[in-house]
Amino acid sequence: MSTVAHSSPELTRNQGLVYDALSGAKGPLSAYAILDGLRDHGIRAPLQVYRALDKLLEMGLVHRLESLNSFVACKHPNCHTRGNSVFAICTKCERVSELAGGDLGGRLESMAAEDGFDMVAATIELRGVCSDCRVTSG
Amino acid sequence: MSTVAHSSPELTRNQGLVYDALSGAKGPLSAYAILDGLRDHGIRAPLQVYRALDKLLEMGLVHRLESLNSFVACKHPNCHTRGNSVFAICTKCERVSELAGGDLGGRLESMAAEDGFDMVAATIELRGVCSDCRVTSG
DNA sequence: ATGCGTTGTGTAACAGTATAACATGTGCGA
DNA sequence: TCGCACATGTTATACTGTTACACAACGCAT
Repeated sequence: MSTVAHSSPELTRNQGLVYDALSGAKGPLSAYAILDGLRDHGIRAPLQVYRALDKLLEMGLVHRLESLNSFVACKHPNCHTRGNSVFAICTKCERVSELAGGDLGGRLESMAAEDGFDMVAATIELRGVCSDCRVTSG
Repeated sequence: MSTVAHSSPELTRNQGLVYDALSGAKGPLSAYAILDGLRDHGIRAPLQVYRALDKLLEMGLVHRLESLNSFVACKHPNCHTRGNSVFAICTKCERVSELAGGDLGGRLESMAAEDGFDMVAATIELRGVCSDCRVTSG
């Protein structure tokens, strides 16, 4: 975690630290988990983390998992599915995978349009059991 | 708000109060907003609200909006689309409508199954601008 | 009716998540 | 140099949710 490797153009120091923390993590991290992990790097206050996260979210480098109050680095290099990803959250191992949404965004958009709703972004989070855990538990 | 009318079989006192508060509200309410609204009815602590909400969520009478940390009463009498509703959240007027999901749950389930993920519930929350606000502002 | 488990309730304290307000620093163009 | 935009640092506070413990009400088997 000390060898920094920004996979992106021009992140600031704090943004880079936060992004690297998320990239290196096995699963989603809460803002305060990030904070704890970065105390040795000069990050001392929640706001430092939240500000970095805001920018990273804007850039599409990071996604927010609303149902977990936590964050993950986007796997897709230069992801621009901002606000359209589908996350599968395993309730056993807590791991999260980002599914290929396919046409889903479009379908939702037209479904919403039928009700006169002009969709800008979608939060889609599935809960269930991943293949690993299904095997393990029986 | 003082004339109580449980629209459901056998809610306890607190559950009824919380359900009525949500039913009567124009939009989603946070747990603490519910708490504030019910102080005159003997509700004094967050836990009283959260416990009632837990039961109401189980019964499918109430839905949780993850991206707003708040709750709405389900419009469908005896809704059993538990964990499968589609919510459209207007970012201008903050109002929320529950869309008819159609086959969406099934599609998500099979999409997830392709990745070996056994889906149990889905959170789907759209952000955008409702028809009223689009007219008003544009 | 007594005993006992289950469920709902009441209260206080606390843990976790997020933002407001204010001050400082740094780079860059007019 | 001045002023602006942006990133940063710090403190305090607000909002959201849970733990732990105690008590009350009900059903039900004995």
